[in-house]
Amino acid sequence: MVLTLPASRTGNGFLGTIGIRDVAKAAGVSPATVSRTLAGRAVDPAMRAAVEAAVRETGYRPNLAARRLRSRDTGTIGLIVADIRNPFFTAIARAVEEAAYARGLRVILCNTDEDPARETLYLRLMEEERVTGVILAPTRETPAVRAADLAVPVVLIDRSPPGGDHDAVLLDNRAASTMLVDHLHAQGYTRIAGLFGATSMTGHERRAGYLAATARLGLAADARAVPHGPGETEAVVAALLARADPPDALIASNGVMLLSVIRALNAAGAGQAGPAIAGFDNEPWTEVVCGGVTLIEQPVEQIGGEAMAMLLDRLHQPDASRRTVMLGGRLIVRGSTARRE
Amino acid sequence: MVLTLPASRTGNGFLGTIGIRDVAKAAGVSPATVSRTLAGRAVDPAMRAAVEAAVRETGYRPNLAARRLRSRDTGTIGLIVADIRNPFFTAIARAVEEAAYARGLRVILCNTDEDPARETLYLRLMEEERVTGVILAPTRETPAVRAADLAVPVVLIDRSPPGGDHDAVLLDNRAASTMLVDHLHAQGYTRIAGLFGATSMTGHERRAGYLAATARLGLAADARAVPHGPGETEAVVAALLARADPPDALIASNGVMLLSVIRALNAAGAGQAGPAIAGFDNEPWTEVVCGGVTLIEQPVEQIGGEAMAMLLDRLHQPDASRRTVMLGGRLIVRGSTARRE
DNA sequence: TTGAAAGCGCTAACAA
DNA sequence: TTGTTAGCGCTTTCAA
Repeated sequence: MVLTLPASRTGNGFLGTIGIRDVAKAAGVSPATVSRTLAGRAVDPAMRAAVEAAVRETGYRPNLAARRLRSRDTGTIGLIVADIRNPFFTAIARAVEEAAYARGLRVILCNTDEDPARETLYLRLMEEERVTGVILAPTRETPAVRAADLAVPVVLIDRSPPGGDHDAVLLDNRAASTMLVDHLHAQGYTRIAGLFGATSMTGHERRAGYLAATARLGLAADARAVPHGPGETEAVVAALLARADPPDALIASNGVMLLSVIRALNAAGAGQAGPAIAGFDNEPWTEVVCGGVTLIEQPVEQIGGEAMAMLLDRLHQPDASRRTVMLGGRLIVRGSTARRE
Repeated sequence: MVLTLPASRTGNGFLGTIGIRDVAKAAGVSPATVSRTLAGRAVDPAMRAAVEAAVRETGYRPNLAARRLRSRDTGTIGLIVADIRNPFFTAIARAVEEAAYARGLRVILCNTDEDPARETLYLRLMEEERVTGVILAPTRETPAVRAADLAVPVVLIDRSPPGGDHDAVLLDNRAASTMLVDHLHAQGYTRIAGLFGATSMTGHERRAGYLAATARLGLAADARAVPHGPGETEAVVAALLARADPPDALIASNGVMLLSVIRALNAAGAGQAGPAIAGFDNEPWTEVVCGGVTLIEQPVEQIGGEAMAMLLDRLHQPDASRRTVMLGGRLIVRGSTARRE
């Protein structure tokens, strides 16, 4: 096939951009047929072959903006996470992208860095992008925009404001805390203290599970609310160690806090004799410190997959009642909570 | 202002979508004036106020696809990383997004998971998105597409294929390795072994720096090429420890490998008496293991910022000769390489 | 099944 | 400065 590109063209952009009209001309068919071929719809085999050859020879790249504008379908979902440097959210991002990819959807990833203003900004942006739906891990603070007020369907993950009416996929935080307390108790620990995020719903629920479990077991509870910020966790740990009757076990309610707890214990010189440690989020490094840290692993793949499924359900049934899916965590027992003599 | 939305409209999408024409009508101006107002161009203050009020009352959201199609400017750059779960790339992503944000640009983040096929796919997608430019951390294997063949400007980061003609921002890998070897030698270590990625350019260069430094110091070199894959690093560490004259110091050539080395040493029961450890990438956990791991911190912010700046330079001067910027790493000394008695 | 024609929502060119 | 008009590149009618 001989390809002759016009030296100058009207009606299809400036020189150098190849459009669907050029492909059509090269293949000797109409633009509509090229479009149908690319969309995988029924086209005469001979024509299809000609179009495919022309696409190859021209190096044609469809303009997605034009396609989206006309077809009114972006084939894109938005994923807004609170902290991209937190490995939990990175893992979520990968899981969501995988699930989207399997359905032929693309993902726009946004990072709010726990800033409600950026959350509002990105939700707005998602509307302007006309995304099919949004999966949102809200910031710790109550978001400025109610998800239900948006023009696009939203599924919340990880955190869910109380009393809200939305689709959400959450860890069963109470049950997870309970597992940790029960495990520590079974290992012979009795003075179990807990550090929980002061501002997030997740922190509240993990704390509630801790309080319920310690009460049921007749243990003294010491639940500390830790504000977000550098050095806060370390200060709380120092205060706990300074107690007249210091704890023999510590629970940290997320991966970031867990690392801070360990840093604080190191700084305090608490070695083998220091308290047992348990936490959340199975990050790779947790295997190599303190003889391995006992923790709750979140089912990240499932959370991503389930959130995607819920989003698609919502698209098909906009008026179905909203629902919350709770997934269970997995207790991974390692050396940090070994029985002591 | 009284807002009357037409019960049905022609020429501006289906019922329920608010377009620029609706806003214009509500404000009593032309669509062009609305457009100019939103773009921040010169508009009569009274009209501007009317438009802003109309935007607020209608809940208008500009359609970005339409805007991009018409203006031929997506205001978007693509960032393609090799492994989103690697904290180095997460940090890069955040730095790039920050730099883009400061310039009013958006970022599309793509993750190839070290798969050259996905890299090709995403580069193609970036062309179809008509992004302004791409920042690419190539996969370990030689990529299927030469960056120079693409329709969009590309800046490489972290890794750069040999002999290629492209813009790139790289760590001075040879110098970084040299710093580690010199430091270990100064601390009294003499049998320094190194583990280097077998397939990436980065691994090769860090290895070259290691070999040059050990040769200069008159030390015996033992550089192992470690294939990518689970358990590979652990196997190499085991082999090193089984040497007749086992190394007294180990260098791991990236953050992921560093963690594997530590895991392997733990498994081998090498405690205080085990080899000194040094590595790359200042991840948060490195502070709390082995008394703190001595390592080279990469200037992540700078890499992101410099890559963005190069991209914009390239846009303004498409024909300027391509250049490579090398940034220096910072040696952070911690307990893992303390002098031993 | 194919082609001609219309138009997605917006901005840029032009004229006033 | 403002409004009118045209058209970005594509898909989707509609008629053949």
